[in-house]
Amino acid sequence: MRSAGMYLCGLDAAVDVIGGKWKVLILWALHAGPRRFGEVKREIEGISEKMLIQSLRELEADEIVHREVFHEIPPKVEYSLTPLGKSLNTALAPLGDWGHKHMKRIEKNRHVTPRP
Amino acid sequence: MRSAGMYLCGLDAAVDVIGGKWKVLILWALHAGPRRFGEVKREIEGISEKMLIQSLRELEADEIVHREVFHEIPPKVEYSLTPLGKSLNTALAPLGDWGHKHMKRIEKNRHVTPRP
DNA sequence: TCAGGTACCCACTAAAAGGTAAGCATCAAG
DNA sequence: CTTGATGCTTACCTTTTAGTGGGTACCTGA
Repeated sequence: MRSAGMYLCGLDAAVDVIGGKWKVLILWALHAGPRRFGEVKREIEGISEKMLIQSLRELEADEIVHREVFHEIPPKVEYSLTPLGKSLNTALAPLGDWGHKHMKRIEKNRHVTPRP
Repeated sequence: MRSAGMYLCGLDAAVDVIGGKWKVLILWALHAGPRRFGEVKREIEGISEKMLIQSLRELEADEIVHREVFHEIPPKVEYSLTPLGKSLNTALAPLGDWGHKHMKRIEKNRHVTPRP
């Protein structure tokens, strides 16, 4: 996050919202509809509970994600995209396509080794 | 950068390429055509030479930016977008628009104070 | 001779981001 | 009466990223 100072352009602001290791994956997971905390966790391989809750809270503060608590036992909390979140996902679609198309090349350039 | 492991989706890969504090600003600066090192530096308020060269090198490794050296005195080096870089910029356009449209809201939610 | 511009490189440090592992309150099932 | 599931929270530590301040080699103009 840019600590103090206005954004230099819209892209700058957008990357500040979706930046970090997990946020786009969370957006992707919520794309198809509301999900519970545990569901999102299981969908995103490798994320820790700490990072998940932290990212969700930041996205909530940015009005991208809506959090709804159901007072039940066992506890149930649902996360979903707000209208702003949906518009963000739409704006991200071309970037997702680009990444998908060039993923192999990116991985090669980074010498990324495949998962064991 | 994702250290070891395949990307989980295209967005993931794309954010890995444009992530960090400065890269989208550099892409933006190169949008209108080739720029010299010093020109880019002057266009991006607040960037240090270290971060600029580091980001440029990474973008070059990702085949987003092309680096051309002119053997002159004083030295001259031009940076420009490769075709891949241009396609990335195109894919980023909707995100830039989104950010531009919601910049005020994002800043407010972050309590970002204006530059002095 | 001396500052200024060019495009960097290097070492060190500070700050941010991320990972690990534990604990909590509640109830149900075994 | 222990285990598991739920959705967190907290403390601590490591890794990654970014910033600072110096140096280089070359030529130009004052």
